[in-house]
Amino acid sequence: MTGTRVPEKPTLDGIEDRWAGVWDNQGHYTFDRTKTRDQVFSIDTPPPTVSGSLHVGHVFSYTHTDCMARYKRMRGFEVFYPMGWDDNGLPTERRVQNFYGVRCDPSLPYDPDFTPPATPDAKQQVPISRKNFIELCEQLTVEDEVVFEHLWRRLGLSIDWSQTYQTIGRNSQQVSQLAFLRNLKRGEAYQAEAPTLWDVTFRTAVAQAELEDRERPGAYHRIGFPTTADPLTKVFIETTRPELLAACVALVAHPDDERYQPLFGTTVTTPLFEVEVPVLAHTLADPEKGSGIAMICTFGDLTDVIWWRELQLPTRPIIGWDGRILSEIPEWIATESAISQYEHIAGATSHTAKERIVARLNENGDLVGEPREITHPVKFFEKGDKPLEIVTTRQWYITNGGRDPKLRADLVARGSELKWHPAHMKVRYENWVEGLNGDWLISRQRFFGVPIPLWYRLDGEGNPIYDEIMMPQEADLPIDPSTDVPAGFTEDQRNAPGGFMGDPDVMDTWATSSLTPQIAGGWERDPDLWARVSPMDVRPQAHEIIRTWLFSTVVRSHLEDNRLPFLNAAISGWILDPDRKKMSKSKGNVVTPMSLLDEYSADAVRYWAASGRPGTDTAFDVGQMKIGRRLAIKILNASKFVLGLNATQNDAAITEAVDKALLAQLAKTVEQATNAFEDFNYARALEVAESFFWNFTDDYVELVKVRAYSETDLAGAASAKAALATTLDALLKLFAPFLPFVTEEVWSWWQEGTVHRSPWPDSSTLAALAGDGEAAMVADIAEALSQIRKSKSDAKVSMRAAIETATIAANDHVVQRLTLAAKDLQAAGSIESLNFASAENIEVTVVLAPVAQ
RNA sequence: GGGCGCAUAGCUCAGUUGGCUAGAGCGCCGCCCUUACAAGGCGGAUGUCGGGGGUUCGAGUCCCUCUGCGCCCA
Repeated sequence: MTGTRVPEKPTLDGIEDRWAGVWDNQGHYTFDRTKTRDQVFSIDTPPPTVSGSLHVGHVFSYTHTDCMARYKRMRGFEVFYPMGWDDNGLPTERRVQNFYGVRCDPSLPYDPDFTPPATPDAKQQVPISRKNFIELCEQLTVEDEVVFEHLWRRLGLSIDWSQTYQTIGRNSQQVSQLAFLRNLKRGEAYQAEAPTLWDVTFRTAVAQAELEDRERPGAYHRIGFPTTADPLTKVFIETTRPELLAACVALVAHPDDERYQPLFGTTVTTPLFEVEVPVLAHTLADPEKGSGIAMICTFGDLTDVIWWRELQLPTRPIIGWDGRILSEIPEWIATESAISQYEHIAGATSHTAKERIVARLNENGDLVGEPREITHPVKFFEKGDKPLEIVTTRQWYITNGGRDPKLRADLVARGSELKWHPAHMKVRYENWVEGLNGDWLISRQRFFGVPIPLWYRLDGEGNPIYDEIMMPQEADLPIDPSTDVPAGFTEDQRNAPGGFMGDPDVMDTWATSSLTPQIAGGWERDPDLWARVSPMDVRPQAHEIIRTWLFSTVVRSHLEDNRLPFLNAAISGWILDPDRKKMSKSKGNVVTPMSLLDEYSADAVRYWAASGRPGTDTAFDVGQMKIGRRLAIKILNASKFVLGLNATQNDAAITEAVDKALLAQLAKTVEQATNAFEDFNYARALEVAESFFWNFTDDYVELVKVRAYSETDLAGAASAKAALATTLDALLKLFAPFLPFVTEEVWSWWQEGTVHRSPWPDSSTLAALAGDGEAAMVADIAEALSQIRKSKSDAKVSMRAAIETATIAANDHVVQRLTLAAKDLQAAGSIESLNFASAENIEVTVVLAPVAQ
């Protein structure tokens, strides 16, 4: 009557596909939406970018979250564990262009019957509407997402696969646009003119992440600025961009620079353009660079933007979106001669303008000496071949406290409400919020993103009146203003005088990603679901995007619901190369996650991941995976042995002191693991479980083997079996969050249902079973056993070799405890006669039995 | 330049509110085919806890300082 189904030769092979299939069929991880908020543990899963491939870093951090999810499920929570795909953004845009041979032209109308070219030609890309383009993006990303899902299932993530979303999907667009409209209605979203990094070839704003520095030749031009007080005295600056002279708004030097201190607070006049500008002090001015005093233009580079902002300087742009000098005479160019100088460069490219300005400066004697050639880093769009300009454009912003001390203080307070794991990560959030000096720019001049859902009235000449915004009805979302028409207008009024135009921009990807709780949780779309899962219990994420993803999510939730979007932030570390450098994408892709799963098993890879403590960078280490694999195999074999002893019932009386001691130790282990998990420290929980497990197999199982087999000491055998069964049951549960496959495999040999919905072990129940058992006895026995083994090892004999007499010396208390285990010790060590003596520390002396020849 | 973190055995890392002789695994060395496991088991050796100073009866742990490394921000 074994009642068990233990295989002859347990193996890890094939268990992943088998159990992943069973879990899916039986819906173990499907969210039960009858559960109320207090019964739910909800996870704001990070949506991975699907345009690349998953690397070991993903496996690492997603495993951490899954361990927590599995733990919470066993604690009786209904876990809401969705999965999103981040397919919104430029990487996807590029893939679609190349894959289908198309390009997006937002001015085109939607063609519902469009089919991409059969033989895509990257050089002859077919222009299509934004809506068509987005449809193709969705088609292509769906294919990537299938591959990702397969990997996640193989890794054993206990995701509810009926809860998925795409950041470019209809639901995400709807949420993103709705949230934006709510921001707008409450006055939290606004448009303003502001400096933006701009690629003149692509005519798009460029994000900081897409910048790269390239070393380019340039030349310092030494130019004299007459002081206002005495026009015969000149201040000499050196600049690589003399063509921006007409955009000069100030000169700047370091506050400690004694050469220029007398000039601070005075004014100078720009050569050629005769504009009076102040001389100011700022620490970013480098006394070593050029003449130590620089001209600030709006805008030559990013430092100009900082100076402009921090010194509150006027905006005098002269470069247009096409990279040419603006044709219209700027209002600050006032004198007749200045106007004629400007007309000389109006409409020219910056290259031509530079030549002309230099020539004029030379003629006027404002240029000193020959330009001094240098090489310096210049910012480029990674895909562009012309240096970036900084142009002033109309953009949309959302308030984030950068310009509002009250909001800023409120957002800092939100950060303090949030429970951070590890706690020190909160400081990064605080530093970021306290250091903000501008609102959140959310508009982007791109195609593949969520459109800004607005139209503008056009005046009689066809120019947009940006103050006359037309919003869609919330019920009509999502909309695309490039193809949809505002209420009261018809399509033929698009871009016509007196008609309307759609906002051509899309939102920053963070403007959508900041709403993942709302997207996944059914905000406004499914209020019943939203009430059951929000605010989310945990946001797992990496530390480098605290300032972006985490912060922006807090902003949106604060503005919309006046609360946190999630209660805990679980911050994961990074995967480093074995040489401690951050693992690069190229290197990460050399070792694909799937090949690791094939080689070491999913449980083994998960073991490695779960060994990395929260927030700590961890080395990529196949050694840990080998250990994980060994642990999984050991669990199979140890379980087989325990079940082979017919130790499947745990209802017998546990009477032996050794057995009670084991359970006391187990109770302690469960308590520690539980506390660690409650603190989101899955790594600690794994460590204590593992440590107990090895002691269990190495010492306890060896110790009670003989007694458990005994057919004479029935009470002793029953006690051992009950302790073994109780311990195996608890161990499988302790390991289940980490090693879901092997624990489920073993569970299936002797239990019904799934281990992953079984209740987490309870330390007080185990402590009650342990009764007066002393946990410390386990260590005493381990020490005694170890010394007995050592004596055999030293004598180079088998562990089965008989010992004639053994004497264990120890202090009285330990001797008392070990006496209770004397019979088991004798059996385990093949000791004929066991004596005890008194000593400070445990010390075993043995006399080996003569070896029979 | 500002902030945060890290530094413990050859390697990867634990070490909770300060408290017994600082631990684990890998690797290394030795032993053992043992009726769960030889893709295994058992045992052994291995430390200036980055340097210096301080607080304390007592410091890997707390404070100061220096050095090196990483990340974020400017």
